[in-house]
Amino acid sequence: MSYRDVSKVVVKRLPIYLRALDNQLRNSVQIVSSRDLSQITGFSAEQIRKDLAYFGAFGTRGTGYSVDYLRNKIMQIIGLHENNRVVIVGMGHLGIAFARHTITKNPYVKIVGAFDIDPEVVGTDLFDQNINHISEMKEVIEAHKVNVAIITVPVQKAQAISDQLIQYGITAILNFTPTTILVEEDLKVCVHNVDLSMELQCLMYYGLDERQKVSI
Amino acid sequence: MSYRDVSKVVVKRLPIYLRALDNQLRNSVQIVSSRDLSQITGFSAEQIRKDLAYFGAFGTRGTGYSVDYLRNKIMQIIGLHENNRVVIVGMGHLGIAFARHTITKNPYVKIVGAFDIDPEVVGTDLFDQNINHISEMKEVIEAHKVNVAIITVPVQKAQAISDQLIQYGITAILNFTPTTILVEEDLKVCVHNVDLSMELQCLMYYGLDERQKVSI
DNA sequence: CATTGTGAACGGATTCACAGCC
DNA sequence: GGCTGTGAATCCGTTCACAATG
Repeated sequence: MSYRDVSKVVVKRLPIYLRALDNQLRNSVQIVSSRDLSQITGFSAEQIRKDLAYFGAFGTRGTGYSVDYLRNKIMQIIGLHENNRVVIVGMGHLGIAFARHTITKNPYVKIVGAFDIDPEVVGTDLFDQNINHISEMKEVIEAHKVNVAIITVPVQKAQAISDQLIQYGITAILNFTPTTILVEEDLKVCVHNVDLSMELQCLMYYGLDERQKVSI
Repeated sequence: MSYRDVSKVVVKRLPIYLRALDNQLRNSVQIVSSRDLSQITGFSAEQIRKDLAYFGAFGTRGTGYSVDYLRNKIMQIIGLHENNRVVIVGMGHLGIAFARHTITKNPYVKIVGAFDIDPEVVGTDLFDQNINHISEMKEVIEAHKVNVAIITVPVQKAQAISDQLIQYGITAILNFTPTTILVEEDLKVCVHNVDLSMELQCLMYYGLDERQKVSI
């Protein structure tokens, strides 16, 4: 079975396992059992074992998993062993927040380009690099062979920017604008939409107190 | 059957239906069929009908759904008909981005408190209100009977802030820090964790070019 | 006749239970 | 004894098929 056959729900849990392992490593824990990971993540131990087993047998029976080894394996599976290069388009608060977080907390992803259209913003410093005008996207993407882009632009611009990015060679887009980015099927581009206001709406449903939730 | 018994996957789709309906309304579309919604959202028509049916029979056989009526119903189900009040804790770039987006794009949620600990930030203006020091959280939450909080604080502070919030009466937390907020079972607090770097990691898996391209 | 609403069938994801191994 | 890895059993979400209805 190849990676492509593993279901999305499993893939979505991998970063959660990775974070748990990072935390254990930080606490100098060397071995974890699936039960330990279960307590940290909230997923059942069987599920964790089964998820990992899709990609190989990484544990030791009777003992557990080596934190360091398993962490490396998961990074490899996700693709964080690569020198991953991304660009980020739209340097409003969300773009800056995301960039800063990525630069300071995620050493396995390198932001090689940050773009905006606002003259007030273009040229300002983002850590050790400048924010460029979006007219320079093509050059940067091609020069660095970037295939992942994050877009945090105004919603009206999202589709046009995405079309450009795809034309320049981007094959994966993390879209934070509240719209669904449409992509031609045959281009085989992966789009992941994250709509922050939907996350809040979803929570609202559960946030209403018990009385308002009674039967219909 | 109570709303609480409806599964999470169904609830997560409601905001997506709502956004689709909003867009239709903006285009002056008055009636949609489940098939129309299917094409917009990508979910199957049967699934959409079944999802809606958990909450009632909102359509007309042979015709479809009134966009306006269905939209109102879904807002009611999610709880957006209320004068929802939320507080947001942590006024870094992410907090400001989220607050701005909520204030300008989401008229059904009102931010009644924005808090930070940094003296540089406290007292500055966030649209038409001030950012307050977190020592004032209790007062604001109790005065406005707030039950939903958004936290965008540094990860080390997340658990302590959450504990405080819960003590003050918060029953739903949208957590943007890269940690799992732990809550005592019997408190019946709903926590929704959104980790932005996980979203990127998840995309990386599919972004590697030898793998299949999908919509996550 | 078109479309909703829904029990039944199906299939994928989770849990169970235990064999295999340290 | 303890824990992993995994087939079998179960659960749950999706799809199917169609009766109900404007």
